[in-house]
Amino acid sequence: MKLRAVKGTNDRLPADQPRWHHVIDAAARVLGRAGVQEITTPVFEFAEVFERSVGEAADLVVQKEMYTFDDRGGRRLTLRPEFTAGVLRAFVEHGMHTWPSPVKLWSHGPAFRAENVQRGRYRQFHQVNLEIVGTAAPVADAEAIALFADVLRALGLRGVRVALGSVGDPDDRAAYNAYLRGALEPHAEELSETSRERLRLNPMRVLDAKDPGDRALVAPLKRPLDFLNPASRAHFDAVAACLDAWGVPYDVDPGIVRGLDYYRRTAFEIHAEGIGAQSALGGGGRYDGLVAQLGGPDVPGIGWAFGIERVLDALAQAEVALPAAERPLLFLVPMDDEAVAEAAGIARGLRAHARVEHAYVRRAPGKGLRDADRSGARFAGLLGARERADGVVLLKDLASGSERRLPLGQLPDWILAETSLAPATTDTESTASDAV
RNA sequence: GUGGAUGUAGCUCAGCAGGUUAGAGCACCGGAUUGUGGUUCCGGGGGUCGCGGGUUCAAAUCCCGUCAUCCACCCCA
Repeated sequence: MKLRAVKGTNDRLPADQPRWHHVIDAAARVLGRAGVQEITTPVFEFAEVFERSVGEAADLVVQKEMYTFDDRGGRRLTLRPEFTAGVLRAFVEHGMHTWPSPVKLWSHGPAFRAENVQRGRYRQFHQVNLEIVGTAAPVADAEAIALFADVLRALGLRGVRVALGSVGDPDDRAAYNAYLRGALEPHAEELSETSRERLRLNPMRVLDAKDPGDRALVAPLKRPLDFLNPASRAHFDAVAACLDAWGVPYDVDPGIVRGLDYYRRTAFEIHAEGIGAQSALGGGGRYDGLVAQLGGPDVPGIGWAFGIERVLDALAQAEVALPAAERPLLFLVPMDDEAVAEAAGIARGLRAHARVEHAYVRRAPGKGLRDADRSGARFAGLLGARERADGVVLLKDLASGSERRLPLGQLPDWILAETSLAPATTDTESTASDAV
């Protein structure tokens, strides 16, 4: 059998790395300046961590999509299908409720779901995640949403839509679910099988139905936002007021619902167009009560996550320019056997200041210059018998073709001068013209 | 789990009313060029035509099955 990557998993090749780092770096910068600290939790946890977080209504649909297995010690483990449960487990385990409140944590890394693959949906995918734990203040909700928008803007992504809604408090949800049952059960025969099942397990999710008949039945009905108690309503209004005041654009979506039980009040999603059926870049919401559900103190929290693959897809679709790979400043070419180790040694000595590469075998100047050219280097440094006799390197500017013989001892200063003139990370076109 | 499309070189694809030795472009290696790159020219390596079976004198080509990939349904934390 030919070896291949497992279905739904992907290699991230060298050419993919700059744009990937572009996303992580933007998140680190934007979130870091807001005082959000990075946390890294394990890729797998005891299955119970996720099972406890998920709730009853969702366990049927959700657990079958989790990668759960027994290890050799008989422990039942699950590859994380999301970040929140693991981060909150760490919050509890390390007593973070005693830290200055609120505790703001972000993470990034892979997550796993045993779903069928399509565009924007993979079995191993990657997320950037934010949690703000320890405050129920609506300003925290607004800040979380604003930070989400800020990260996307820092990436250069425009034209995404923030949809803001509220699923209310538990009693609001209970009231709304009862209302939906009352309204829809008389028409149960007309509903799709899926929606009938949802009506039984988690009625609000009938709002997510795609079946035209279901949608027609649901269209005239009230939305979760219409069922908020005064406190929930005030919370929602306060969040919206903050976003208005800060100039963060959003659309109110009264019909946003959640598949998981732990969400309270604020729920939001961000969608992008042109990236296929899986248009949600990410979403989040408030989860007061979840920390307690995981065995910790009863502290409130709010969080979000976005899918890195989907954001990159959206960036590509929007034709946003992304950083190119770093190119070498200098490529050293040994032109006789004696120069091979010499070139490698010189390169080592210069790497404190710049990216310097070299050929690993003796190269004729023609081949060596071709190697240098293909490496993307701005300069080639030829080393042969004549150079050795004079203690110099023959430096060639690959863009202009001009050459000079530079004493080896002056290479470090030359490197410093060059690196101060042009940053090491620029795209190909601009560097080619700058390099003259 | 369901449906559609697609599987030919590392990549993008042509070839497919069955017919000799399976092609192109790009990429890679070498030469023209034993001290000067990019351009150009010449040459080369690289293929179980996804896999299995069937039809046929003959299958990359037709038929059946199977696997994989993509897109969509489903599901969505």
